[in-house]
Amino acid sequence: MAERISAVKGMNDLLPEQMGVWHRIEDQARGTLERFGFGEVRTPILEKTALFVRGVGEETDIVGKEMYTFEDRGGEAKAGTMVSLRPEGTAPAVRAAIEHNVFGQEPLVRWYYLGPMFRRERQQKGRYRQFYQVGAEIYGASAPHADAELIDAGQAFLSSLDIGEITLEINSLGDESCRPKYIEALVGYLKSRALDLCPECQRRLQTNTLRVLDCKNESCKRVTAEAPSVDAFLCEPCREHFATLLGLLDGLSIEYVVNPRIVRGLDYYTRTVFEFVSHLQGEGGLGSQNTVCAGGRYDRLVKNLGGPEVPAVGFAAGLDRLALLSAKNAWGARPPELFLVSLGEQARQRALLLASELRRKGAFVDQDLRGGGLKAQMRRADKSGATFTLVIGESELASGKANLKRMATGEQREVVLSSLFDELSGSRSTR
RNA sequence: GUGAGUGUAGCUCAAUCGGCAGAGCACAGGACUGUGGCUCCUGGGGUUGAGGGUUCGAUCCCCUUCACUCACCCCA
Repeated sequence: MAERISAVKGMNDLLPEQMGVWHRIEDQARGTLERFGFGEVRTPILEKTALFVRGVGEETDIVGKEMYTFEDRGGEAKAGTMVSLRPEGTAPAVRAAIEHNVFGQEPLVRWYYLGPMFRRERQQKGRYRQFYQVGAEIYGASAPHADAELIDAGQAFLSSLDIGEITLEINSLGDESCRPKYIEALVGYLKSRALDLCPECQRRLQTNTLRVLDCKNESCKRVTAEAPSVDAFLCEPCREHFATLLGLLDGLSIEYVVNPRIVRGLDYYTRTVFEFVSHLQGEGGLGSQNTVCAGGRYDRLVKNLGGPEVPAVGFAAGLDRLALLSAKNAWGARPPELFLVSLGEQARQRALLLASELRRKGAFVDQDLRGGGLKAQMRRADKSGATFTLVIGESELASGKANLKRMATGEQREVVLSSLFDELSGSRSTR
């Protein structure tokens, strides 16, 4: 046997028996988002690296060390451009909107995307190098009503999935006028307690101060528990935006927990940030990668990427994690209506023809293409979950009639082969 | 990138102190001439992840390596 070639590390195959769950999730995502007025955008999986460096932030882990980046082939002597497999969907969507001058034509735009993303991290439960996200974004509305509607859409999508309890945590990071002051105060405080911080956080103190708030180290948690909180530093417009948003969520009966420790990994967030988290553990749960959907407001991103000044809010949901939570739901493939069993070469050809005709009319028909004995084919029919089975042999070929057997009860009834489709649809409607 | 755990049949797992590699499920066939499920019988299936070492002898002990899983980290 030739040497086997395995899949690339961290990249998983999704086999047909899992797709029932995936299709269900994708259908719910599309259905929910389209009811909320979002239209789908599909962008390339490959983008110029510069898009993510500028859009997501050069200092972020995602861009700094997790992208699949390589040089596209240039011409003979010319060097190619650096390109990357997309690690997230927002920057490409914004790029596309700018490129097609969407903001020039529509003051308010609602887009969603769904597809694979790539990050070269060490894999773990719910974290893979190729993973799938569905994201929704509202461009053009700075009012907290946009944040509220977006969160409502996310909540509606998640609650359509039967994945156990999901809690919404929310926070405001402020904007360019107040966040710097907060960070300054935070750095000041953390420096005074630096000795109690883990080595990792002592380093973060300089590079990415907000992340210290996110640390799970017990000692760090004690320190940050008494740290100055963002809400004390929010400027008046930011404070009002946040307060109004919380009020709107109350009005929508969406439960939330204000969590001042929420920090997002992408640089572009301003004001609102939120996470939907699952606390299911163990079998059927998520382990430590338990954020199932997260997002926030990014009012400067469009401008940073060369577009007009357009405010935006968005979220992204991790489909792999939702699939993990849904795995217990047996959303299997649909069984066939009819399974054809044939005996002998003549009958086999007739069955092939019959199956083709019925399928073209819209029936779901299966058969055992390997042929074989009656018993084997019947077993196959049983296993397929088919509602009916029909055996075609010499006598049926001669008479043009056959017994249609209902598998659940074992009862049989003689039908004329030429009217088989009507027989099937008749019993379909009376079912 | 760091750490820990696990690798035995398609799947889930056994194998005593280092002593002939097994079971259940699944698959195939039969008991039952052209009617599935239940029961019983039979059968095919293995480089014990790979490579090396210790030993008369290694699934078992040691080293290396690879893969997977979980956690750190990071994030959806």
